[in-house]
Amino acid sequence: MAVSQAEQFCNEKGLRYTEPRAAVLSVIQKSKKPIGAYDVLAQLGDRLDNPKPPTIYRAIEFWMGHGFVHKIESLNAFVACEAGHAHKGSQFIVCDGCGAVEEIHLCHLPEALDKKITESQFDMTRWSAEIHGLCVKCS
Amino acid sequence: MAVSQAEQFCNEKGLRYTEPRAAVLSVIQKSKKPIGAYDVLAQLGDRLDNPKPPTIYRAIEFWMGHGFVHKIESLNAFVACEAGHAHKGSQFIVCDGCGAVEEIHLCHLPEALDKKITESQFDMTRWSAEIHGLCVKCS
DNA sequence: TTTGTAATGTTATAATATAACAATTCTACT
DNA sequence: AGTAGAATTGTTATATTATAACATTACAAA
Ligand SMILES: [Zn+2]
Ligand SMILES: [Zn+2]
Ligand SMILES: [Zn+2]
Ligand SMILES: [Zn+2]
Repeated sequence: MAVSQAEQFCNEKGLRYTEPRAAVLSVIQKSKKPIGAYDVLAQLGDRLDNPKPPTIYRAIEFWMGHGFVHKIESLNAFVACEAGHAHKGSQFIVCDGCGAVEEIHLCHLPEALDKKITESQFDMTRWSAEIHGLCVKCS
Repeated sequence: MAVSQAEQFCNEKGLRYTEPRAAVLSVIQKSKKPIGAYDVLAQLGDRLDNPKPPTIYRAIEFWMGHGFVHKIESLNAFVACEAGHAHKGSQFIVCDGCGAVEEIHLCHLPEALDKKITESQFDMTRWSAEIHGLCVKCS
């Protein structure tokens, strides 16, 4: 198997692509839906030897910091980024019927929000939007 | 003391403005910052007799359902709505320095997001945006 | 090698949230 | 008033999510 985009990223940045990190990212990437930390843990049984929560949370934090994983706060669950580039924050459409999520990954804050930020002289580091409802299949 | 807006709302809608609900809302409204459920619990000691988590969570759910309280998902904390009317979802600017939050309560989804929703034929029920960074005082 | 740093392992516990069922309170109707 | 039904609350227990603290190991640079 070829070197993954994430592994290449680590090589280029001088970051360590370790087994726990690789395994955790792999599980999240393979999940078709947002996956909770403890479900990641459960699916790592084969690949790591009796992993514990801190192992998972550390790896998730690492990948989130580098834009490969996002947290969907309203679900306490994680997804692999679908965009090909790092971006500030995350935006998702979440179906409350089937659990499917679609990443929107807007590169810019919408004008209505940007206006408020500017008015407040707020120094934004990240932003997230989570849109809930029913997808076309579920409604 | 006059009848609060929330109490009046309940009277008009035929909903029960009970002591646990009143007390929980009061604590959240008085908090200057987002407050966690267990902090609400701690501050209820005087007014209710040895309240337990379900009491708090039920009251919070009630008020969230009627638009008087919002949850800030990225903080696992709750705030009283600052808008004078019910609205779909919530939007906040959150300072990671001092913890201050400002409610934006846009009535309409920004165009960039609305476009995606329409394209996906998604039936939206609510949306939230949480913008993190440093406020003008903290930066 | 040694030496410092980053990463991981391990144990324990903190923090957040809900399930399940019993008891109570309220409302509407006789 | 009495009573049935529904809503709300009380209570116990437990589920779920996340982190603190410290020991150990792996790595990279000198
Ligand atoms: Zn992304
Ligand atoms: Zn769906
Ligand atoms: Zn509001
Ligand atoms: Zn601030």
